[in-house]
Order: sequence, then C-alpha cells, then structure tokens
Amino acid sequence: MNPERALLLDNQLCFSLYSTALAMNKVYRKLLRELELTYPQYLVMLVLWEQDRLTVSEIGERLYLDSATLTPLLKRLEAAQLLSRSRSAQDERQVIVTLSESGRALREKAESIPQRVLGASACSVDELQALKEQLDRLRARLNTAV
Amino acid sequence: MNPERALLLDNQLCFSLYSTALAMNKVYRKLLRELELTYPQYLVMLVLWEQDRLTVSEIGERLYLDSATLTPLLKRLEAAQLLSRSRSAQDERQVIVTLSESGRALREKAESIPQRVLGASACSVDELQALKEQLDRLRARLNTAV
DNA sequence: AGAATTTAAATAGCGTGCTATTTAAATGCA
DNA sequence: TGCATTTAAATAGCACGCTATTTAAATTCT
Repeated sequence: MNPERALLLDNQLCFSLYSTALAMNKVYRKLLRELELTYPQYLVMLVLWEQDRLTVSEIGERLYLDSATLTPLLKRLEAAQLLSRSRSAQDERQVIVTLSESGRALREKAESIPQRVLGASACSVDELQALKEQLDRLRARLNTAV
Repeated sequence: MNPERALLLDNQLCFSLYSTALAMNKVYRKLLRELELTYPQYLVMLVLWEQDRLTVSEIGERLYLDSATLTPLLKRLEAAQLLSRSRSAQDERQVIVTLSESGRALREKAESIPQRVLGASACSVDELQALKEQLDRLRARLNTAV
C-alpha cells in the first residue's frame, strides 16, 4: 500500500481496533452499571475471583497495567468495600489485595454479563474465538515491539 | 460455555480487545512523539488530511467521538497551531475546523507511520486486513446494540 | 555493618472519553 | 410574530492510563 492510501482512515486496522474497543466499553458501561463497576474495575474483579490475595504487581501483570493506574482504582474498590489492601508481612513493599465478603458475593451478579455481551456482539462463539486468537497474537507482537 | 468458565479472563474476547488496543496505543505513543501528537489527535489529523474544513460533529461522526471529547482536543491542536476553529457564518452553532499551513505540512512527517506500525505488528497485510474486517463488523453490531 | 542499588507502590500531572448539564443559535409551529 | 423545541458545541466532573518522579523497604556488595 502506498503512503497516500495508508494514511486513509478507512484503511487503518488500528482505528478499527481503537473504535471497536470504545464501542465494547460502551456496551459494558451499560451492563456494569447495575454492579456499579467500570470496565477496568470489572477486570480487576475477574482476576481476583480467579485468584484472591494477589499483589498489585500480580494484578498488573495479568491486566498489562501498572501501579499508577491500579493504585487509585483499587482504592475506589476498597472504598466500595469490595476488597481490602494491606502491606505484606513478608515484604512490606508489597500490597496484598483481598476480596471482602461482598466482593466475593458480587461474582454471582456478574455471571450473566458474558452472555449478555455475547448477545450484544451478535456474533457466533466461533467467530469471536477466532477474533480473540488473532488479537492475542497481535498484542504479543506489539508488546515485544515496545 | 458455562458461566463459570465465561468469567475466566483468558476466555474473554473483550479483554483481548481492550489490552490489544492499549498495546497499540503504546506503539503509537512512541512513534507519534516526534510529531508531538497523541493517538486521538493523530486520528483527527488523518480525518482533516482527507477532508479539510469539517465541523466538530462531522469529525466526531468519522471517529465515533462527541464534542465533549473533541472540543478540548481541538483546542490543544489549535494551541499547537496545527488548525484553527471558527464559527460557521451560515450556522453560528457550528464550528468549522481548518488546517493551518503547518497542519497540512505535518502530513509528510506522518507518511512513514503506517509502515512502521505494520512493522511493529509483525503481521502480514492480509492478516491485518482480515482482522480489520472482523473488527469493523463487530463494531457495527455493538454500536447498534447500545 | 553500612552504603549503594534495586524494587513495589504511590503520587503528580496530563490527555482522553464519558455522562449530564449549560449556552446559544436555528427551527417549528400556533 | 413569539414561544417552544431542537440542535451544535462547550463545560463540569469523574475514571482511567500514561510518563516521570518519589517514598520506603529489601537486597547487594564491599
């Protein structure tokens, strides 16, 4: 593709990625309103529902986010009484994040979310699975490029 | 997929989309530093390089963004002397965005960007084209769902 | 043991992207 | 004509997500 054509918005994969991610976020905002969570907060809860008592860095590794993003986010989740943050006794530099009772309980209310997002996407599971695999490959390559 | 498994992070297309978009943004941040543009600012410039003298809404339609996002962004581009904003004479509610000489000139410096992003992605053009089409379909469906 | 280095998290400051609201201009309609 | 409605952009306020820096704890090295 010549440089002229490459600069056309409609030819840019990256714009498709950007705008589809925004569209996805809008769908989640609507669904997550009843849980009073933002999408990144929901991601943190997903991680903790899988494994509780992680450090800030461990959560960040899972989500590709750093403490500058996570610390204020975790403080908001703590203020909402979904989790608590406490310094590790073994290593005082680390902060351990622990779900509260209501944090664990929220999982049930979240169980319907994936199905409803699938509905909004109006795609088949196979189609989404293929897309997911392509995105994961691309992310891996982009992350090594930086 | 049962609700248990659907809540696992690794099974979520949406997380792949979210995190790949963040990874893409990081690649762009590095490349766009020499143009002193952010990625959304670069998108606005792409739109204006294709067609100059658009209103704020027209830019927003192209990028799926509204005036709450675009107004401050356009003010920054105006402060950087890449464009000017002026009220339409026909309809004083509208603001016409016009590239400056240096705004037009920046296009040349931007011409190498798509090629360099392609390099960072380490994907074939065909592969990216397929991914783009899937994303565009998904965005269209998500946008009608909201 | 003590100084230098590394590490984890927090903080400061900036630019989106959003919802809800406001302002001002244009349009519709009795 | 005059008032209500609609529209375009701007504004207020919030939550990310980032870079760069700071703080404090752990580790390394002599």
